[in-house]
Amino acid sequence: MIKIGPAFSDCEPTVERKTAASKIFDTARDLFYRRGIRAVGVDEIVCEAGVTKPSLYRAFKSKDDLVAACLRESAREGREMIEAVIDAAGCDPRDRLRAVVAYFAEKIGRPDFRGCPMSNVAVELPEPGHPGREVIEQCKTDMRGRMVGLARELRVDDPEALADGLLLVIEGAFATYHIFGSQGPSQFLRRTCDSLIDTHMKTEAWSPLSLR
Amino acid sequence: MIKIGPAFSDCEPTVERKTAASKIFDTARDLFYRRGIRAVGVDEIVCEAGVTKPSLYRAFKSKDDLVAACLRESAREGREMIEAVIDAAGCDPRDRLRAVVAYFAEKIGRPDFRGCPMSNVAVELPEPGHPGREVIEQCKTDMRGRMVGLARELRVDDPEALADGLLLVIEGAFATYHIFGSQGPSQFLRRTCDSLIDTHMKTEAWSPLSLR
DNA sequence: GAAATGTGACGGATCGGTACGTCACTTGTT
DNA sequence: AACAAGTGACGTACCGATCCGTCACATTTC
Repeated sequence: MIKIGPAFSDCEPTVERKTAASKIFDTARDLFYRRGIRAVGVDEIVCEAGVTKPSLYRAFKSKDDLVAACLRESAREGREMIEAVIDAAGCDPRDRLRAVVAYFAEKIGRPDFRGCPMSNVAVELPEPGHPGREVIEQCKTDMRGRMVGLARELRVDDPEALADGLLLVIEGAFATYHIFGSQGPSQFLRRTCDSLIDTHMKTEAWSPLSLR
Repeated sequence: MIKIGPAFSDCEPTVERKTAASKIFDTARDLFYRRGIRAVGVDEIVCEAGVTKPSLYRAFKSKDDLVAACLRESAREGREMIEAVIDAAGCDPRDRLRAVVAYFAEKIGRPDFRGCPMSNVAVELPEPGHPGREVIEQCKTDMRGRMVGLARELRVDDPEALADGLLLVIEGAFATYHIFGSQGPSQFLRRTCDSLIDTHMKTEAWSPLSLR
């Protein structure tokens, strides 16, 4: 609508110069995340984006296709953030693992947090054929592999058990957020992960104490 | 339709004598759990139940009301099961905690498992006003309180941290099931909880190792 | 003038929800 | 005993609204 940008320049204005497709994409991503896939209709998306429906269907084959595109972007963004966090954590494997956990803990504390965009949709779309599901499964599988890799660096006895254990706690923090908010069980995310890591590091052989 | 029951008796047949309301209720509970709230319409429910829509609206004020009723029943059932499991586990606090975890692990392994009926809906219905949400919040709050109570019996240093930590792992097992199935990280549910319990039991004061 | 976008209308399907008629059975009255 | 009125459960048919998706055509933008 209103153009904001360099008034005395012939180059394109930097603001409000987004293509209809990208406006739709950004708006959809926000609405899908905040309210869920099924709760948001295409009419609401185009209305909120300030564009029209044909523009949506010129850029995306269908609503499901738009959903999949949004999930792909969330996955890419998440992967990128995680890698940056790991890189910034230095070389110590324990620090790297703890940095990942701390990153998720920080995310959960943000005011606009509404759970994991992947896990949420996985609950909402159980149908195996949905184009969004493979994006989710790929993303989570990658994440799991990454965690196992980090756990291996730690040279613990059972890296898979540690990685999956940490994943359980992290996903649990996402899930309990929906009911208790960030001050519920999620507040123990870091402490619980630390405890798990330390236990695995101290365990030479698998503790027979825990086996009946 | 076909009455099955005592052929030479004037008393009412014992089978196929369910009221329309209860057929709707049972069908709705199953469909809602398997496919999600928003994915299931009232038409499908009454069709599957072999009844008609007015029968639904004579028994329930609205679809949301039916949803809340289904959730209430799931909550009641869950509470009952947990109490039975705890009772059957004897008096040792550690055994009681582990029995609860084992119960959830067993549930996750069942072929008809599709996540926690409460947590699933919590993701799907973020709107605060929905009549189903307070059922969910109450159920989860009760569960949390119960876990804290069990942790207190253990006389560990920080029962809330242990209880919430276990809840994180349990909810994480529910959540990861949606993506990885029962052979994913969920398979480490029991071992991870055992590790957590043992750590808390061995810790006299809170381990300074885990604090930066 | 070519590409991107908007306009307005429309399609069939499905959504949650309801007005109204039907039927079996019980109750009250004579 | 007979019949009318009432009761409760149920179904038929329909409502307006919204869903996702499409169309031909006008307008803007570069």
